[in-house]
Amino acid sequence: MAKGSGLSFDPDRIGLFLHKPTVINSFQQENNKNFHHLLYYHHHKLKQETRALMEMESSPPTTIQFPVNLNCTHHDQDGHNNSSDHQEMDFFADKKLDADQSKADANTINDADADRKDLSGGPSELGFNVNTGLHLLTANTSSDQSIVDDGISPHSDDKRAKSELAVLQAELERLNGENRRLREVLNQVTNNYNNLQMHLMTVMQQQQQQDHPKTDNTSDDQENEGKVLEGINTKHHQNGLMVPRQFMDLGLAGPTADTDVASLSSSEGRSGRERSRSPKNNIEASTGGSNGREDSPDKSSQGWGPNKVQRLNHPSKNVDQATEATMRKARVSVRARSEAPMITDGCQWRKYGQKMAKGNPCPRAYYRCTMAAGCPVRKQVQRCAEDRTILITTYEGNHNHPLPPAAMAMASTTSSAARMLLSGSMPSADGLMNSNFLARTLLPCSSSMATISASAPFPTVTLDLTQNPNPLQFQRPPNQFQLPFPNNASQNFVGNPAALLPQIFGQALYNQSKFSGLQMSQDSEAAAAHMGHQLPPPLHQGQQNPLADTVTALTADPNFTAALAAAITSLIGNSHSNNATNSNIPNITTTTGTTSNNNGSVTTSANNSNGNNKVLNSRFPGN
DNA sequence: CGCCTTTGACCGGCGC
DNA sequence: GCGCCGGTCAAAGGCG
Repeated sequence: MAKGSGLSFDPDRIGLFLHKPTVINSFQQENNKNFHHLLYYHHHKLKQETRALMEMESSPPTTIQFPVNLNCTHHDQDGHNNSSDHQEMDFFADKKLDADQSKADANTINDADADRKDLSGGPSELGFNVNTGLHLLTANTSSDQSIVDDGISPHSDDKRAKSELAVLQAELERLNGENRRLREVLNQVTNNYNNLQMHLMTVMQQQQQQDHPKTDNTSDDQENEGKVLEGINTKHHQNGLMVPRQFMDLGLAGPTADTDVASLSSSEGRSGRERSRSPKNNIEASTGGSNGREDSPDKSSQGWGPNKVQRLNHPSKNVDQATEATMRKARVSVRARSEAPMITDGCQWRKYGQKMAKGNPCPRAYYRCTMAAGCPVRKQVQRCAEDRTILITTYEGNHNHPLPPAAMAMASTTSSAARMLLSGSMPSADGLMNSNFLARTLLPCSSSMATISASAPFPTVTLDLTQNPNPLQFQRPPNQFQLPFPNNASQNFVGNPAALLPQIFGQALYNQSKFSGLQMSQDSEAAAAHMGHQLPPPLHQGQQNPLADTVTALTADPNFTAALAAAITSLIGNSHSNNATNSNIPNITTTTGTTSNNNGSVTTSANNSNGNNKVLNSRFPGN
């Protein structure tokens, strides 16, 4: 954590106040917001109820098996009672114990004696109690005891069991009917939820267009794409269900998606990345040694060399491999204004190279994650040629080791961004076009912040944190929107442009996921599951709206929001450093170290609020 | 001594 | 085929 100088933040605090799933924007009216929350609440409540009912329905029909098991018990009554049949009957455990105890007591007596005493009306209370189902039945509404004893009075107990069975079946039918009704309600609520979301996006876009008269092609594109959106929306209305968009390449679906998600998740599980790594790289990781030249033939599999593009385009590669390759070469570039030589993202980095890039007088530094041996994550740090106060940090890869909370935020940010990118930029020819389409259309509020580059050799998501995403949003009075932060720390964000970033990104990713097809839902679910957060269990086929569910869960994920917060923090830290006007942001300090980039040996707290301590950064290659 | 940065060399892809 | 370019390696040296 001490490694590196520059922007730093307190991820814990961020994680504390950014775990609400709310997706709100400044255009949203209070009523809409409340309705949104209401729908959200009922949506999940109905889901829970439906799920419970379905579990009752789909699970072993205990209410039906119940008398059957007891019949078995009856047949074994002569001392061969198999108690295992009762294990699922915890509901009647006490009674079962009573019956067993009675039987055990009865077994202590010779059965013939018991019957004889019973017939003779003798004082064998034990035998009488055991063999008399009436008493148990009157004492218990359940049928187990009656069936236990039906060996003595078979006719009455059979009838009783049948009546109980009929009652239970009727109850089951009633529950099924209720289940169906709940499903319908759930579908309706889900549709309303989705329609509201779509309508909200449309309104936002229209309002943005009103505020921004068309001046360039981008606006035209946005308008046209907005019409496309409306058309999509209409189609959804007609169908009554959310239909995944088909223009997106669905190549991510299937196990590959899981792989990617696993590698993308905040904890950066081993499976995803390591499966993409060659065995040699695995050996390298296990030995912890630095890879030498001998692994040059495999070098392309872990680096971000251009040869990976060729591999990707190789026709013999299946979708999984293509996805992995895409995943490897996907990059997330973060542009942030910083005087510091490197943004602090919580990871430990080791510089392994530096090159003078063409067209940029500032050298490009190459860093490798050193938090774990063999971690494939690398990043490039370079100052913008046009504005050298802008620091461009490009991440690639996914950590294959647990991350501290501080690193979790940025890793999740980049992973989420990469996921967002890959969900729409699979190897299909028009993937990047679609991504750009999405970047402008689906991110109407953040198109200036999140851009997807099609010209770059690798699919790259650029999070531009050097400018306000949409100044018009921030001109609105802060009381027009309610930030979802539950604690007082959120107050620090009120009126701060950066405060809307998580919502913007959340909204963007929400919409992105909506249009990226089913694989997004699977990915999100797996990702959230991998993050250790519980998602609602998947509903049965034919009645689910996985997109809305999983996206809601995704946006509700604390790690996800914390990841988004990392980007915000960079912006806040920068503004704090450069302008000294956001000093009300706690736990976000800008450090301008006097030492090397990332060993953290000496870090100076951000007392230089004007951020002009450029001398301290003299060691940065770009300076 | 271990970890880091520096830096020149090397490698592979790509365009001409 | 050649040169350019981006990316990487690894020896050398510095630092705590």
